Amino acid sequence: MLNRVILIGRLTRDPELRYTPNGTATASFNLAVDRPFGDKETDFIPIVTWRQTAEACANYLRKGRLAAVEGRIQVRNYENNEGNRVYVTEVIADNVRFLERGEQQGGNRNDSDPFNDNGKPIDISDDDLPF
Amino acid sequence: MLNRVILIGRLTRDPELRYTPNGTATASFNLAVDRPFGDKETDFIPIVTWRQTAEACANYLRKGRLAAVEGRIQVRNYENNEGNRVYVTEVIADNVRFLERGEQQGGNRNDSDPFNDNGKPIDISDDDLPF
Amino acid sequence: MLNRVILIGRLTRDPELRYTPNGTATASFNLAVDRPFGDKETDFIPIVTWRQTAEACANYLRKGRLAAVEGRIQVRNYENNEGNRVYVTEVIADNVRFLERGEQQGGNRNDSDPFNDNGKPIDISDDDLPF
Amino acid sequence: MLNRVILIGRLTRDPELRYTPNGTATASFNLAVDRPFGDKETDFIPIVTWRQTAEACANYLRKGRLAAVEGRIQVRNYENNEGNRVYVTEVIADNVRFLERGEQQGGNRNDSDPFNDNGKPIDISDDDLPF
DNA sequence: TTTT
DNA sequence: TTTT
Repeated sequence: MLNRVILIGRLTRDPELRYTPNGTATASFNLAVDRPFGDKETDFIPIVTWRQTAEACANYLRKGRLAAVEGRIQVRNYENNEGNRVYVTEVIADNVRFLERGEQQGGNRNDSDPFNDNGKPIDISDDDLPF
Repeated sequence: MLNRVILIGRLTRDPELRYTPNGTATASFNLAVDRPFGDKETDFIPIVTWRQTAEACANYLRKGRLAAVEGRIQVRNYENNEGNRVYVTEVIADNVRFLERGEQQGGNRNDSDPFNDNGKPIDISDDDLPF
Repeated sequence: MLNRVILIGRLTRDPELRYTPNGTATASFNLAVDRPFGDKETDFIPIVTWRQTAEACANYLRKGRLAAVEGRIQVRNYENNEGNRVYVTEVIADNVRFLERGEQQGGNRNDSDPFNDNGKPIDISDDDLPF
Repeated sequence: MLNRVILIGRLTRDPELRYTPNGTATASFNLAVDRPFGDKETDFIPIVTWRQTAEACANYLRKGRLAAVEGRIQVRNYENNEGNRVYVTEVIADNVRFLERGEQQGGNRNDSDPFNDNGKPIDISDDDLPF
């Protein structure tokens, strides 16, 4: 009935950008969020974004960068190869804030952008998408 | 760095109250949270509470009851019997609001309380607790 | 950059529904939110909603009813008649949840609806709206 | 009953640190939070913190610095000199995250710290405190 | 000006 | 009275 999440943390990898067959962009990444204690523990929380937000994340976020994410918790489940039910919990983000600038270390930003190498859009089947 | 969740939904079962060997109370339940669309889908989100909050949940919450939960997302993982890593995502609640009164339908409340039958505290090992 | 508020409380009066000259609906009400202490204090927080949310609030919310409100804090200011600057803080709600049903006490609901008497839409000037 | 606010924005000035007669620290500052539209508008939201959080804010936050604030909305009111009731809305923060490092531009940080000049603790009366 |  |  109401489902709201706000997280601030750092990306554990570059965002992974994909497209559904009908051309909808989606980006996924994990956010490392330190627990508010002295115990140095961290939660790694999977984030999924769609459309313009997905493309902005792919363009402006990189591994290690600090970001704020606003969204809702979504739980889906499926049966794996061993016949066990597996539960997947993700935060579907509708608002992502980039809290750190890119390095801007001279030269053409796109040339030094590691995303050019491994960030090529991958077509995925709609069947993979439980939304 | 910041990790905040607010949910409103209904309990899918009575809360399960347990105690660690050193006497700390913990209560667990699932919250059914309808998605904000016309598609009639629902997320079932596991909630864990501790101490006074746990005992208050065991006393005042029942299956079907509406509650508001405030807390943080926690992700833990372990290796299962088949040697696969299993991820468990829960909301650790530090604040729970009871949004509906108990029925109060005359007679002794405890007599008509289903929790009397199955809500007996169960001792659990600290080893089971990843906190 | 990020501005999110979630409140649960009770309406101190029926919502006030108005329309801008170009026909946009807006509803306003105060939410009484008890502080989380034993001191019995309460914050009275002004809520403003727009469009379909405004009309739904006018239709389904009444004085005393429990509601959850999601939105953002907005601060506007103007100069009053004495030449002092006055600051007005409101929560602009984009999501309102009705946590209690109407009484449904037999008979035609609309006939027993106090809103029929005092809830008539009032035309207001766009100049009054600082949004 | 539930009252939660999360903000990300920039300080419009250095925090103002004060102490109550019994020695409790409190820090106040305004947070400039841009609205999520193209209209370039900004809300200036007053923040109040207490105790260790207050002292940490005084030590680590400065004008222009980006911060995340978690807390609750509080509305107090008093009668001013003209006999009008004045409403003051503030966010009482229980959690503040510093999202930008200090400059660290060589030399002793405290020497270049403008707070040394104007940040001296000021004693205030408990009567001024409506908490 | 305030709600249960 | 406002920040980048």
